[in-house]
Amino acid sequence: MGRSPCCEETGLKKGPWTSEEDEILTNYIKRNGHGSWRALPKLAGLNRCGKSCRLRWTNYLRPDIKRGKFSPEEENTILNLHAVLGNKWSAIAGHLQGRTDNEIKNYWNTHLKKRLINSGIDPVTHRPRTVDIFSSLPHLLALVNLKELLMDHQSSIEEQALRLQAEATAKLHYLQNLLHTPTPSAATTSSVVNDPSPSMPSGNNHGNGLMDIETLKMLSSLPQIEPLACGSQSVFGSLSSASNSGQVGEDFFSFPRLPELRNSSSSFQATPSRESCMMVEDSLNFTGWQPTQPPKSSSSHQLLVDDGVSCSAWSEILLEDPSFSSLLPQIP
DNA sequence: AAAGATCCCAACCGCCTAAAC
DNA sequence: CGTTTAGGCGGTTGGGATCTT
Repeated sequence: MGRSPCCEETGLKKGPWTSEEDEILTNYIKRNGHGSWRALPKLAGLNRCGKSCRLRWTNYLRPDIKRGKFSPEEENTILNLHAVLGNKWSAIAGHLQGRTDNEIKNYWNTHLKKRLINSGIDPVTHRPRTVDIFSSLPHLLALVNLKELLMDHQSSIEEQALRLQAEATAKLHYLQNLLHTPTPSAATTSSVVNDPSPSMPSGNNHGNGLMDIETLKMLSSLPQIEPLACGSQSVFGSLSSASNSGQVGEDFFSFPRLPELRNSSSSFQATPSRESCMMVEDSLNFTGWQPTQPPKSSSSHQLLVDDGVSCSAWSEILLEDPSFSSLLPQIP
């Protein structure tokens, strides 16, 4: 079976259209309509295949085509529709008067897709790019390890152990409370797409069940953390600057569990950025992160995720921020 | 100013689907 | 009911335009 190619006839012209060909095609369609595209070239006197004529007409010559830059409203429409429809360019084009599917597809591939990627958003899922989130974890954790190392010089090991044990216990309570506190809108991190899952199951904070397996795979593939690996560069700074290069991301995220921390004053030198909040938010939602054992000492006051990756950084960062702590339920 | 790199978009290619035969 | 065909769609590409070094 199989169908013969549209342009099987040899000798038919390919490539860019000349203005003369455009004129012939336009005049013919204006007089007669396009009718059968296959028959059109011969009737109009063009040495092209019908498919080529159809594409030229629908993508370029049609009189109702809007030319020029996409407006912000059009961009938003494309982004919103793409989040719902995916690469259904013709369906998206149906909502944009005068724009062709080809034009929208091109604009997506050359502008919008890149912008989303630069903002840390997966252009396919329209969610924060989980791979990036977890690949930055080692740096994040190394930063906290550095902080702890510096702090450890200020008191004895025993005092540290006792202090950290108390802190860790409190943090575990906080985080367990957090993990088991139902939040009405926590199932989505995107304000654009309605999450297909209507609500988070009680006691299960996997915001997207489909992502769990993949997330755990990624977690288990993370390299072991090397102390002081991140050097002098602020992880938060680099994340923020990366995100700030795109404007779209700002409108895309909501943090149902987290406050806006960017402008808050914090005792922590590197104030958690919106991006780090995003990381924690997603991590809490997607990893099924649970403490594996009660803390015993300074070296074990870490929450563990299956392969032993430390998650203490998240609790450190969040709990040192007053505006975050104020959100948490008071422990007895 | 020139060469190389990157961007952009019109056009092509191949697959799918529904209608016609 | 199976086969063929036209139209439509999404992915990809070629080459001109623009930018960078």
